[in-house]
Amino acid sequence: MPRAEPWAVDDYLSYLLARASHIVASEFHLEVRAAGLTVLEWRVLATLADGRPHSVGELASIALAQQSTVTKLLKRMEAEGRIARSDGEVDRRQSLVRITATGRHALGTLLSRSKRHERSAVERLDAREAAALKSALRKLISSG
Amino acid sequence: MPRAEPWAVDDYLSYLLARASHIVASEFHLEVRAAGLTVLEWRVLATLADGRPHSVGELASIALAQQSTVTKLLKRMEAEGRIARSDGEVDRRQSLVRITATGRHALGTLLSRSKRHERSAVERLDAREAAALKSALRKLISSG
DNA sequence: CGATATTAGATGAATTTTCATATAAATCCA
DNA sequence: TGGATTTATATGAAAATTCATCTAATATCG
Repeated sequence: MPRAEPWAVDDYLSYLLARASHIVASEFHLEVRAAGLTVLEWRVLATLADGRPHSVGELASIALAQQSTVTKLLKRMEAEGRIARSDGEVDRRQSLVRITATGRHALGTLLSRSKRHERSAVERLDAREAAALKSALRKLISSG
Repeated sequence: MPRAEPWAVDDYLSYLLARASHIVASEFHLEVRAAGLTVLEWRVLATLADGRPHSVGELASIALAQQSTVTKLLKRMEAEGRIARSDGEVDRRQSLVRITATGRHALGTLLSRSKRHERSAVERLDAREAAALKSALRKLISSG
C-alpha cells in the first residue's frame, strides 16, 4: 500500500471514486480518441446507438454533462451529419435526437471494444469483489 | 432497480464508476463553488494544504488533470496570490509550488467540510460494504 | 380560466481546456 | 565522455465548456 498522497487519495471515498474512474476510463478513452471521437461524442453516440430518439436533457444526464455543453456538442455533430433532430411531439419544447448512418459509421467498432474493455476491467477483481463493487456503486448512484 | 439506461448505466463498470463519482462529488463541488473555487483549484489547494511543496506534475497527477491545464491554472492562482513557486533544487526542471496564507484563506472551511462530506457519503453504505468498496477501488487504482 | 411558476433547450461572451510543440534539464549508454 | 533519449514544464492557437440569460412550452393552482 503506497503512502497516502496528501489530503485524500488513500481514504476519501469521493477521491477514490474519482481516481478509480479516471484510471479505468482513461484506458478506453484512448481508443475513443483514436477512433476520432471525443469522450462526450462517444457517450452520446453510444446512447443513441439503440436507435431510439433521446431528448437533449436525457443525453446530458446520461453523458454526465451540462445541458448547454450538450446543446453545443449536438450542433457540431449535426453539422457533421452524425445525428439528426426532430421536434418533440408530446412535449414541443423538446428536441429529439437520433443517430444517423454516418453516426453509426463513426462509432465503428467502439461498442464491441467497450465490451472488451469492460471484461478487462472486471477481471482485475475476483467475481465476488466485482459484484460487491457494482452493487455498492449502484447504491451510491441511487442516492443522488 | 430502474430500467437500464441505454448502453451502460446499469452494467458497465467504467460507467458505474463515472456516474457514482459524479454524483458523490457533485454534492461537495457545490460547496467548493460556493466558496469561490473551481474543483481544480480546490484539489490543488487541498493538496498543498499540508504545507509541503509539490511539483507541477505531482499536482496534475493528484488533481487528475493534464499538465498543461495545471500549468495555466497555477499561473492564475499565482497571480491571485494563492500559491507561490520556486525552482526545484534537486531537479532544476521542476517548479515547486506551495500554498500561501492567501491560499489558505481561500480554502476557508473546505477541508473540514470535505471530512463532513466524506462521512455523509460513507454513511450511505453499511460499514462492511463501504470497506469492501474502498478496497476494490484501491485495487483498481493500483492497476493503472 | 388565467396568472404564475417551472421546465426544455438555445445562445453569446468569458473562461478553461486541449493539442501540438518548444525548451531546458536530467538520464542513458556505447 | 558526448550524443541520443527521456522527462518537467511552458506556451500559443484552436476547441470545448461554463455561466448567466433568454424564449417558448408546459404545469400548477387559486
